[in-house]
Amino acid sequence: MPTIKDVAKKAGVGIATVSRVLNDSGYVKQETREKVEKVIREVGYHPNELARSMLRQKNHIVAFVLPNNTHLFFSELLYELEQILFHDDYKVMMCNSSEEVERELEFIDMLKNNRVDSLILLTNNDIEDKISPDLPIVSFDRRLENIPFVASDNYAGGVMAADLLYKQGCKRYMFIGDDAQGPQTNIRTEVSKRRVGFVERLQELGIGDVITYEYPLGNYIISQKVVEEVIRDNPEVDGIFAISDAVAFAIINELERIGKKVPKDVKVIGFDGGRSFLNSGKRITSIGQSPRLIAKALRNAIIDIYNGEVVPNVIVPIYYAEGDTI
Amino acid sequence: MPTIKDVAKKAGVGIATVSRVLNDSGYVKQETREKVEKVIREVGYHPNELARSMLRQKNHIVAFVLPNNTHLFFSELLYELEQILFHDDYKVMMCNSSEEVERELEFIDMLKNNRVDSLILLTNNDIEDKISPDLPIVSFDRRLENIPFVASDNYAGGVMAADLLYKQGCKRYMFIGDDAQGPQTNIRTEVSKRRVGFVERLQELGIGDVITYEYPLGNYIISQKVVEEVIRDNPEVDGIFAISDAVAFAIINELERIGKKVPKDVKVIGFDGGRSFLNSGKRITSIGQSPRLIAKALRNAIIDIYNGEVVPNVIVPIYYAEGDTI
DNA sequence: TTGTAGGCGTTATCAA
DNA sequence: TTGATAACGCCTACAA
Repeated sequence: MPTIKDVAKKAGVGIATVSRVLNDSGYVKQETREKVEKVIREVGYHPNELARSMLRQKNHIVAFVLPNNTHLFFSELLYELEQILFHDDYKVMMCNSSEEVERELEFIDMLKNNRVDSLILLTNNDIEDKISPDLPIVSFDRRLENIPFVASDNYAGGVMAADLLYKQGCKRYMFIGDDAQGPQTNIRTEVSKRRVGFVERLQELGIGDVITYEYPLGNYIISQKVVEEVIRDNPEVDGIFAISDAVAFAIINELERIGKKVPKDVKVIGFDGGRSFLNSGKRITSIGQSPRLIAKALRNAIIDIYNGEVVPNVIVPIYYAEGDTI
Repeated sequence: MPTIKDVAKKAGVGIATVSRVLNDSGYVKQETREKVEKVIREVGYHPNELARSMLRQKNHIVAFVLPNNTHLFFSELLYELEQILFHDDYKVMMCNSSEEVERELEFIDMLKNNRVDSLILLTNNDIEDKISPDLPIVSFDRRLENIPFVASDNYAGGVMAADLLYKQGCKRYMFIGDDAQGPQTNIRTEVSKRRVGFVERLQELGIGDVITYEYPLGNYIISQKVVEEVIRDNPEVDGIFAISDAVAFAIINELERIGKKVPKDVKVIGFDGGRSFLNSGKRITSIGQSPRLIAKALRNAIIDIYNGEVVPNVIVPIYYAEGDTI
């Protein structure tokens, strides 16, 4: 690989001149510039970003630490994040933690040893005391002491779900979701506010006995067995709010398998926005959260951190995603 | 951030000694070692990987260029790849090309300017002349001149699908899939061998008139409209091989919507392995390809390239994924 | 308008 | 067993 020195020598100029041409900085005589550019093309020179990173002590890489990129919504968020950061010349390093604390800490170490410039953290573990506020970290869907964070308005989502089902005249309500708690913690996550908003709103509406079914977190997939059980054990329920579209999808399938009609007999609302091929059959009525808006907010936080500015927390609005299941 | 110099000064030794402690290289007196380690802990020193990368001219990052990480199978492959490369201390940089040549070329440039060590390329575009064989690239699902590649045994998959449907006594066969061609090319991809294997095997079995329906590639999602059309226009078909589980899923939904029973009236086979929540209802019978085995093969290729060894092409076996749709 | 030299934080070589 | 010192490739004063 040719270096800037090779180019300088071959063009008969100093390396500073080549550098100036490369970066369009300082004065360079037009004639000199052309000569240098010609040599650059001839020898196939590419500036070595490793050296540049060394000098700047930045490599323009953002690590995105998440439990599992195959989860439908995370997958979309990852996509949007990569697209948006691309325009800022940031690259995304994907880091699956599998919800393990040790993995998360390993990735946080990458900050300390400069393997990445900053980090977007999506965790349900109790690692608050492992991260200091001076680290360039943005948290998604989780409040961490002194760390800026971005989240959807999960509480409002729960409220909206309650209102929608109530308006349809449901009598018996149920919430189904994982408890969104990592294995090593009992902290309250932002996501749990979906349930809280749902329950509190129904309470306001005079409905106090909402069934909440919370199964343990694990890869964000609900097992068929759990679904069958919860549906069987609660035959009187006619209004269900599921923590994600994937769960809603499983619920709807099970309901129809045992002969209940959706939405006639039971109405179901999911969460995430009812996108994707899940909807090639019946479209799931859903509380939508926008991966693009969230990605934008995260991107802004990253840029703010980079520029040493104060980074505000952001709550991203949710929206009503129309479907066929209420 | 403290540097190796700070540690050396504070410990009253030379930087070379600190380096030796850090890397466990050369002789260091036990006493000295402990002194240095103590200082390292005290000042919270972390070796700067930017400097190390600069020196080694390697950063242990692999770029994975793919059309869209939200595609179900790609998503799984990405996951496995990241997990497996983690153990080799490689990090994965995710790069969505959206099937655009310019994007792909930008990512290839990252190799040339040392932003990444090597690249896993998943493309359907005609970029053969843009990449030279000396670049550390591995291709997935696509043969490129002089570039090592990994792919599932798509042809065998097509054959297996044909055999399975034939054994079930189907009379009228159809293949449905995108044509797996990028917008800017008319090359034959590996994926298209699914169709070829299917058709050729049926021919061997004496069935010459297989209907093949190929819709244009685009985000790997088949539109509801296309599904309705193709099902409506081919009412006599009773054996369908779909290019992916997602497509099979859409097909099955549509069939049942118009009152046809699967598998009684029509038998459907998908491709990818019938994993994921797609199967929370009826499990799709499918030709499976293993993201883990593929990830392993890609990983081996990356390591071989790194060590300057000859990198063999690898065809990964497919398998029969039992389900309820044939 | 241009070139020389110093430094970014490591590791490796070589002498002590 | 240890410590100076020279790379790695680039950018940026500073001097010319």
